[in-house]
Amino acid sequence: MLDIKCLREDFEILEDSLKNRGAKLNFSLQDLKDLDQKLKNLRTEISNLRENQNKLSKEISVLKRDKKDATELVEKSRNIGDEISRLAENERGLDSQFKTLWYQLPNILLPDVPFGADESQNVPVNYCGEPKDFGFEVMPHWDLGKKIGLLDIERAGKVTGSRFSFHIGLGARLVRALLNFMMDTHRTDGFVELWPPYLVNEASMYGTGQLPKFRDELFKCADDPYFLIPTAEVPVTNFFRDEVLMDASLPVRFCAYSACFRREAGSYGKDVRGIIRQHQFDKVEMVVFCRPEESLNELQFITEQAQKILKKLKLPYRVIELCSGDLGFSSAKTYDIEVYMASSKNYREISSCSNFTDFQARRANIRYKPKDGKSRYVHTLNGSGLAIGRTLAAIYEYYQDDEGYLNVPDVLIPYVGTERIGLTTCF
RNA sequence: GGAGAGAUGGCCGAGAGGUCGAAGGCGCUCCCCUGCUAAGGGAGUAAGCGGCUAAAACUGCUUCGAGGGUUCGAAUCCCUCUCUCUCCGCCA
Repeated sequence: MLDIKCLREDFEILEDSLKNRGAKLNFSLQDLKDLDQKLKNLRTEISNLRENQNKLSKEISVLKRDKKDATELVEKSRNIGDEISRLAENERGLDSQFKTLWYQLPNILLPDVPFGADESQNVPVNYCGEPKDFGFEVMPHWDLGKKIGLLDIERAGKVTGSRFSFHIGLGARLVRALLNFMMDTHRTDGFVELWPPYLVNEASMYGTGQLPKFRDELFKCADDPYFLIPTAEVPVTNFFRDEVLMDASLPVRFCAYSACFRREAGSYGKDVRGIIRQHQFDKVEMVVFCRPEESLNELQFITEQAQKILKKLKLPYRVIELCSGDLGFSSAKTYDIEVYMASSKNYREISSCSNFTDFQARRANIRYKPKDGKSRYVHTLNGSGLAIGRTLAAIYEYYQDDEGYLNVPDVLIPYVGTERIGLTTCF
């Protein structure tokens, strides 16, 4: 949610930001501004009437106490009450109208976000690691995984449905290794570990902006008012919902592993093979709460932190800055990190690090109290650190050798307990 | 799932239709007193939105878990919901 001041005082900035995003609205900003003014006038009117009524009430109470007749004043107050009810009903209608529109506005872009229409105009800002030359045909991860018995997508299809998977034996061990390796890395660098609930209520989904816009993407419980989380961002950001944080505690940096659940509605043709796009996947997420003046640096920090994982795993990757037209709804600025996939020789998103400025904080009502002065909204940021399934897929492809074995990245060997994986289980 | 209790300011806790935004305490801030030990005295201390200001001061409205209702008037009465706690049952 945006600051209402954007509409009242920084109208041009808001207009520009929407234009650069290529946001298509089914209403005009000017109408929204007029609506706001109308509401404001109405509220002033109501507040004046209430003032009169409150005064009358006091007079009535004095009269009653003195055992004097108050019927005339009571009658007057009743009339004002009726008038207020009428106006208040009107106000409720306009207010819900306004809110419906207001919640549809995406966050204001930070000024340095590159202009562009869509993802084709995203800007690569950093390439790291030269993809090696294999000298043989690299197997896609799903082929290798199946061949050496680490991955079973068919049976997951039987047990659940499409876009699910089993990891078996050392495959399962690798998942656990990645999870622990990532969490250990972040913890060592000062992030506080959080182990969150995977089901959250509707208020939390509104708090981080999944609702109302992305309802189609969420799994909902049939008999309980809960949703499966699409990312740990939701429970972790909502950890501080409706709270005022102490200045001294900022910045707060959390890391959390969670399973993530997404319906992936409308992506039927995409990534049907392998484990790149699943309804359930594992992810380690970083979430930061900071003072407004810190958020630019924090975005750099978590982007570096995510890259650190890939560097340690010695996987080639690139960092791209999302252009104005490709930026997510709540984000003011986003870096995506894309890992090199050796079989298809392209880069796939493995992390997305965003600065939400005060957009989520306003929605989720998360504030802090500066040393002196009134409480303000914090800035929130988050970034994957990293998507475990996609990291695993990248490893399957980048670490296979010409004998069809999978080599374990050095940093994972202590976690996996072996250096090289061939066919070890067979069901 | 069954039975009961509760939800009030940063925290504890009174309040039971009318000068209640809310006693008292703790905590915190400022001031005073005293050199002798974690003391004493005084003052202040919620948030949101609006008006007026250069900015304050000032001022209006709203807020006592959420929503609705009764009433001239609701923290107080009624209804619905949510959450918390205790006991029983079930259970990883």
